Amino acid sequence: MSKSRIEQKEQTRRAIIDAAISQLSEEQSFASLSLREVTRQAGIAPTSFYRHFKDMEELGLTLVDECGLALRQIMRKARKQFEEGGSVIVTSVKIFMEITETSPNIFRLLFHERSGTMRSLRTAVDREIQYFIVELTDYVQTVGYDKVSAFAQAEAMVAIVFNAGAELLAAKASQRKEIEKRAIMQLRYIATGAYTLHIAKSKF
Amino acid sequence: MSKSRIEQKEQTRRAIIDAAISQLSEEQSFASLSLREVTRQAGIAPTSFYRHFKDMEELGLTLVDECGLALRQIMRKARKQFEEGGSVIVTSVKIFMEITETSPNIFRLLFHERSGTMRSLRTAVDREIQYFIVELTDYVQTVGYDKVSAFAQAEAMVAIVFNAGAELLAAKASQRKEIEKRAIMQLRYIATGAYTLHIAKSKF
DNA sequence: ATTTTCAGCGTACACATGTACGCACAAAGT
DNA sequence: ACTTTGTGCGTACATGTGTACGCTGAAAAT
Repeated sequence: MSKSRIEQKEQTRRAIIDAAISQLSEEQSFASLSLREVTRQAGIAPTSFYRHFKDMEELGLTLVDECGLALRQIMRKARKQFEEGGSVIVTSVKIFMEITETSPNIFRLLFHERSGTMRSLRTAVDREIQYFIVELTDYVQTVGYDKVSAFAQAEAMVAIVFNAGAELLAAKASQRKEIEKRAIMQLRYIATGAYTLHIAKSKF
Repeated sequence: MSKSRIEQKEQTRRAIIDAAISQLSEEQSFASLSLREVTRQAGIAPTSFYRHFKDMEELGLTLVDECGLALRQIMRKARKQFEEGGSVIVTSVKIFMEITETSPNIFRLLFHERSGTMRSLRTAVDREIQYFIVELTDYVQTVGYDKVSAFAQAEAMVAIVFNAGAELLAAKASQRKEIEKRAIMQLRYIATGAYTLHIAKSKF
């Protein structure tokens, strides 16, 4: 039952990653984590950190990747759900709510580092967000909108959802339902607004 | 031409504040500023800092207040402008663009610390943003919407505008016009969407 | 069986940070 | 003229940081 070397290495790598994620909180962004504290919690010596990552920045990128991956998997689930007849808006929002409740730190990382101090992290987070926007843009285009309009809608919707997510992180349980309803309302505004303007435009 | 004591004190207080603001940048949020660096740039000894602020947190709150004030003054200007017949949406967006170009650090502070690590700063920033939302909500209500709907519209619009502002901070000059146009488009979606749904609802 | 590889450790160093303490000295108050 | 007040300074310290360096011991390769 002994560990092979690569198994062992992967294990402490995970320990580092998990330690870092677990140290994220309302009052601690990734940028404010210290190598020493992370390794302390991971149960290794500070200098051992370098056996796995070049520096904290590389760890950060790994975390963003990981969170992005988790998020995308969840969105895939959402897509299945509304391909079976659910409302795009309602299911998307509900899924998002689920994340912020289940594993807030995944979302926190994205939200904090989007406006964080490390450029590489910002662009990495941005890439993850763009992924959603592009995907949503494609979907909207298939419904008959031109590219520019579709992108504007998609971007606006993602902004709304992220805004709601941020509110959720700070909100008490009693406010959750209200935030969710409002977000849905706001997305509907965008959808029907785009539709109305689209119709009006094609009259000429 | 000598300085009275209170004049002198106010002057170095300003030096501290200005130093802090000037040190904000893409890669330096307020939370990552150090007392020593601020005082260094302000031209005083580190320990003299305490003659003016209890700690960095108090400085931060002062900065947020100051930025909020500046922002509100600008918005007053915007209101005058559209009371004389301009479109609410277009003028608001244009004014906002103006800030992010003229003094990006004002906006940066709000944007960074909204998701920053110091609770007191977050709530202070939130209060400033709420100020806009409430004001916009009032306006929308006067046009005939109920409170809930008005608030949803206002919040969505502010989210859109802030999102655009954030994009602007990172964008090149060539992209500015495009971002501005898109933001206006998105706000129109919300406005006409809310209108359409409002009409539809009152048919019954 | 011998050698190579390499994750992890301990020590050590240079550096930056916040801040406690007491002094100086000019303005304000008496 | 004398005292009080308070801004600003210099020194000093404890603490936390990233990381360079060399060693150990076990797994992997030979």
